[in-house]
Amino acid sequence: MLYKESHILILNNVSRFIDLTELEKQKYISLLTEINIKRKAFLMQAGDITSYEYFITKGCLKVYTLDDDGAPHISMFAVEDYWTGDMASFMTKEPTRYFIKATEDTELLGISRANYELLFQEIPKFERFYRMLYQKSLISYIRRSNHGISLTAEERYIEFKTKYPNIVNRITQKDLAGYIGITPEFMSKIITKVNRR
Amino acid sequence: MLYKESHILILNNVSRFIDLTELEKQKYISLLTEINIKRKAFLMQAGDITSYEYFITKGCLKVYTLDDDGAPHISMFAVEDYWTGDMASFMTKEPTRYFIKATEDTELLGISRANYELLFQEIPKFERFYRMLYQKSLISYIRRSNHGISLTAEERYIEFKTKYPNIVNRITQKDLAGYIGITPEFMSKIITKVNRR
DNA sequence: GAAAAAAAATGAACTAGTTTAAGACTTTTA
DNA sequence: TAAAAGTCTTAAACTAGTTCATTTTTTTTC
Repeated sequence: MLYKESHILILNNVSRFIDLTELEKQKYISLLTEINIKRKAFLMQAGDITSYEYFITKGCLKVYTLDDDGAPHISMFAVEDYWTGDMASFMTKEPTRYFIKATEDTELLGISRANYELLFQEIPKFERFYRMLYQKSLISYIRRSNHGISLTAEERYIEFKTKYPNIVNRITQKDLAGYIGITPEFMSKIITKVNRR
Repeated sequence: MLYKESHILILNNVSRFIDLTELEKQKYISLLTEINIKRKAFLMQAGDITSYEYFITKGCLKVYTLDDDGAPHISMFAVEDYWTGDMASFMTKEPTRYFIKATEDTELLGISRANYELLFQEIPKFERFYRMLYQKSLISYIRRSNHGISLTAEERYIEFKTKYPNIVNRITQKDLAGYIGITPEFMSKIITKVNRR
């Protein structure tokens, strides 16, 4: 069977951890929903109860919260081949605190809560897939939350630039500041300083 | 069958997410190793390749790294009913960067890498257990790493105290400073200030 | 392609948190 | 139970990062 590009991308992602038969692949794809959103559109906003988890096949999103002063704190940028969403709201059906906004026209594959549960029944191997996916994410979150606290803003900037060279030039300096955890003004100073070297 | 207290604790922990038959319970317990360490002893040190993941049945541990200046950064305190270890080293067999040190005499149940793999073969339900355990941890790490960056040290202290009242009086102020991400001196100032209110 | 809106740069005054140093208090060890 | 080691407190000088205000540059929109 011939698959669309977006389906090939997600099947490759899944095949990092589990092997699927042709039939299972087709079943899996039948449980996914295609979603397209325009630049500046929201995939979710604080207060929403999200019913989907998403896989990005094209484009770029920023995931952020607003603090009490209304300042944005960006928790991740997500591009092609990334998973995103608000797992807390997805699992508990409580309203999310997150905004997820497209910074480019974006194409996604979504799995609904109902289909997510169905998936485990129909293809139990997916318990293993998600176990390994979450394990891997957890490792990088632990590393990040531990690392972040011990570095200066300049070091965090250099690290981000080195680790995600493909993302750094797709986002604004202001959003990067929101991710690094500093003001746009200070971000500007750091970039000027680092580039002068 | 009659179980030890420590086994009851871990079986209760597991039963949050999956139901085990009597036979499965016994099989599971047979895959665990009992470990006891004294206060100030290390469960692991940077450079070790860890072959176990741990569940704490009694006592208290601190998990930390040392930065380039030799200053400790504490990533978690773990007490009874908590899981701990270095999953990155456990999975990849690379040397850990973590120190895990007992702050009280501590009793643990460990699962070795070999038995962890065996567990999934023998009782596939455990894929689901770990999927849900990691999912839950991931939710709280994401929340923490997002939240931490937007609060002042004083706010982070108050939050910790409110969220973990049972841990706060089992650890030193210095270690708490290492967790909050500030110097012990500044921690002292904050505590004086907060208590004066 | 002009006007409007948003992002980036720059600088001066400010603040949260660090550093260093020294003394008081507590806990551990022999 | 005395000595040693570690923890906590206080204070003064310092620095990384913020805030506010203004100008320049880039991007978006119609």
